[in-house]
Amino acid sequence: MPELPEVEVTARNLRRWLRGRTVDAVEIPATRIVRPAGPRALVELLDGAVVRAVERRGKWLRLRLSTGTLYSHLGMTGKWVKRRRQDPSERHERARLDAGPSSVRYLDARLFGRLVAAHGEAPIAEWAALGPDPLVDGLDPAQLRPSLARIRRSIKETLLDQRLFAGVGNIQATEALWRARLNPERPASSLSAREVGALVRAIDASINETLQEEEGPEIRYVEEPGAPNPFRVYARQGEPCPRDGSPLQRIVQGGRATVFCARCQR
DNA sequence: AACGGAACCTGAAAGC
DNA sequence: TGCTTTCAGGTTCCGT
Repeated sequence: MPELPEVEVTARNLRRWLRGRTVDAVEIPATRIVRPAGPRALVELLDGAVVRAVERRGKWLRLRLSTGTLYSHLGMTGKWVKRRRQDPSERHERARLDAGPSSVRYLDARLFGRLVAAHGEAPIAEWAALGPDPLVDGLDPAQLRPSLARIRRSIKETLLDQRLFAGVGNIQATEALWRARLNPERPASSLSAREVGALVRAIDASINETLQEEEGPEIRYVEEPGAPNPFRVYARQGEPCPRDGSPLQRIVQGGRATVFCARCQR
């Protein structure tokens, strides 16, 4: 269940595994994640392609190939992993690219991810619609404040808007609000300039700390059985707030869980 | 335009 | 034990 940090780690891994290499074998079964529908366009794009660059914006990956462009979104359960060429396909394997010594596999149990074949220079609509990315562009509080001022919904729900905070998801939103000491139910429009500044710094800090924790060849998402929870408050309802010790609350906003400290988040 | 809610999927854990 | 419910870090679409 990847957000910006997990997708960034994936981009770094794909760069190491594939950049400068030629894809010499491709396996893509027909699933709903493939666009355009049917594996033909994707196989045609990838077979024999040289991987020139791997980029990330928000939760999207973009592989620039000698033949065109591959976009990848990991949805809730997608991950790219490296195997040996002789290793058998594994459970939920939805794509396989062999290049040099590497056999890179895309695994995705719930099929919420996307693999999109594109040609030409124009980015796909989903990529074009993304707002500023905290790592690629940096977030600008001065630019953000007037946008937030027009939004009546809660700041927590607003943080999930990819047109405003590309790459922020439910965990980073939860963590950033705790770091910034902001109550998740506050209307986005109610944040002062000072608070928007604190929020932006908190988003950057949380993303960077998560990146440090998760850097490595294979990420274990926190919802997987037995995976550690590296976060301060996410999924820690009932535990003491790391700052003031009062029990962390769990509420639901827009159908998504938020964990926060009712005492120190104002 | 903006918002809330359902839909799209699978699998693990918790509840009965 | 086994069946049912709940929940999960994603986006999109539809109705109001």
